[in-house]
Amino acid sequence: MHHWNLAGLISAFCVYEIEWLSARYGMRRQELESLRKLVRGPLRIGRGDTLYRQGDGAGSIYSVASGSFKSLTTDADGREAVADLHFEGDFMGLEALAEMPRSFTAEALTESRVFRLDAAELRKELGRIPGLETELLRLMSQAVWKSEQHRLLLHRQVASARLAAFLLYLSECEQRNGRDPGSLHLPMSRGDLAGFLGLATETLSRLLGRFASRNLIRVRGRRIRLTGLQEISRLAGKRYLIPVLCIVLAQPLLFA
Amino acid sequence: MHHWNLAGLISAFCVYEIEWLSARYGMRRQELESLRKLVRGPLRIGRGDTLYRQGDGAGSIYSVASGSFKSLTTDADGREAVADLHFEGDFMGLEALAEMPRSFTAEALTESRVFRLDAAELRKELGRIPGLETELLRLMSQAVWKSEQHRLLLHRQVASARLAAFLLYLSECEQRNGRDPGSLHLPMSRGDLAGFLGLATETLSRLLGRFASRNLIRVRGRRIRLTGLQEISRLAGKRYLIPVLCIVLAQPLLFA
DNA sequence: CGTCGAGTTGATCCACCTCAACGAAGGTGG
DNA sequence: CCACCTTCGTTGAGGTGGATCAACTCGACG
Repeated sequence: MHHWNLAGLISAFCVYEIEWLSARYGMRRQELESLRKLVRGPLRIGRGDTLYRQGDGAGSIYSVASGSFKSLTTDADGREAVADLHFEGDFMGLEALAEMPRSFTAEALTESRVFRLDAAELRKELGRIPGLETELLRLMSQAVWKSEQHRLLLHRQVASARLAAFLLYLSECEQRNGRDPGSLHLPMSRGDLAGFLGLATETLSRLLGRFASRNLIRVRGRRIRLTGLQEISRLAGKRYLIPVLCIVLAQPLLFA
Repeated sequence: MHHWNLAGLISAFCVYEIEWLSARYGMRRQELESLRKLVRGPLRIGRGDTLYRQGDGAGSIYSVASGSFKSLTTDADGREAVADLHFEGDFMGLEALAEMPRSFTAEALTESRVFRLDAAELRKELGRIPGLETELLRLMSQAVWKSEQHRLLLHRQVASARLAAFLLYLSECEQRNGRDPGSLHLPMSRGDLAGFLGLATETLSRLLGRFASRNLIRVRGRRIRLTGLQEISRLAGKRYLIPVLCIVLAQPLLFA
């Protein structure tokens, strides 16, 4: 069948004509039209703004057009736990498809733009657009897998391996987008990153310092230059999890 | 809309007539018939047997009719990590719906029976049976949420809280099935349970001992009697995660 | 200038892992 | 029947990774 990816297709609507996409992906123009009609946005979301909150009734799913988000839960004592990070091309809030309330709060880490798709409308199109259903199920399967891998990373790997894996993950994302894979920009605070990696901020900070003193990285604020990729890979372990995840899951955007 | 649950319905086919189910749930007889035709089994699975293995091509999803399973991944050094446990009414292998290879290996912890549903056939029925699609999406959303909650439990809670939460979870399951909520039978070895709780077996063993010496539980092999439910709840924390999960997710089986 | 949040660094402590030995239960073959 | 093995579970001793508490720096911003 035609194998396309939804996030890429959505962004492509902003750039390409239906005509061109139709020819390129062998989809009917009408299918593309009705899909495009579902897409709202891109909407601008300010840094620190929440897209939705845990427990909200859910009506839409979102695709990150640019920027970055975290999804988090708040536990009994009010501390927040970062469940996931979302970058360009990632979907958020898929539980809306199942008419479930939001499981997490989604907050923008940086100035961002998102596409919004109304869940009810999307469900109506499921049967009409071939491959759409599979694509959505694929996205949800990935979410499960990603979550599991995240858990395994957090609890089988020591702190340095977690950081190394994360750096490699970011590096691969840069490479995928045609930028310098050795030059990273962390879109989030130390606190958020530590939360995602399941560490205390102090531990993360120390770790960055130790990496720097071993000449694996050079740190200036949120800008990180990778200078010991070889060694970082070794630290992350042969099967460093997040990068694998990145390779397997992240199909390049249509126009990347 | 008609709100039914797939696992319950599948088991109900063994017990009730289409006629009765149709009247009870307001579904068309034809829909029920075609749904029933999808169901293979129950198939007997022996203790220790694997239903499928990580990386396998996936063609079916499974629903646990009786018994219990674990899903696990094997990491580079060959150690296995228990990703999830599955009891009566749980689905396994949902990634098959997305035509993805198996993310995990599923192994029976006890003598079990499962229903098998062919993914391709099921997908064909998606558009025809109202609510089926939503139900499957719901199951996948739950899987994501469950996995996140599991991760949070493992990271933010100390060992005793994890064990307490798990005991309460089992207790609620017993209650839900109309049995004595104070009398539990662990279907898995200490090693498997420790893996699921993210602990070393020794730690789990010590913890059980400590619980017993504080008269919270009484242990005889895999049989556990809860004698300090109050205190166990306190240990698990106000928002003990897994039980919440149980309450929210587990709709009683149709004929329970 | 003072204030505030983000980030770093230092000192301390403990929950849990690891290694190791041992006991109990069940299966197998002589 | 006993001797042997394996698997499962318990218990002890010791080491450590990273959390926690606390102080301090730095830049941004009013």
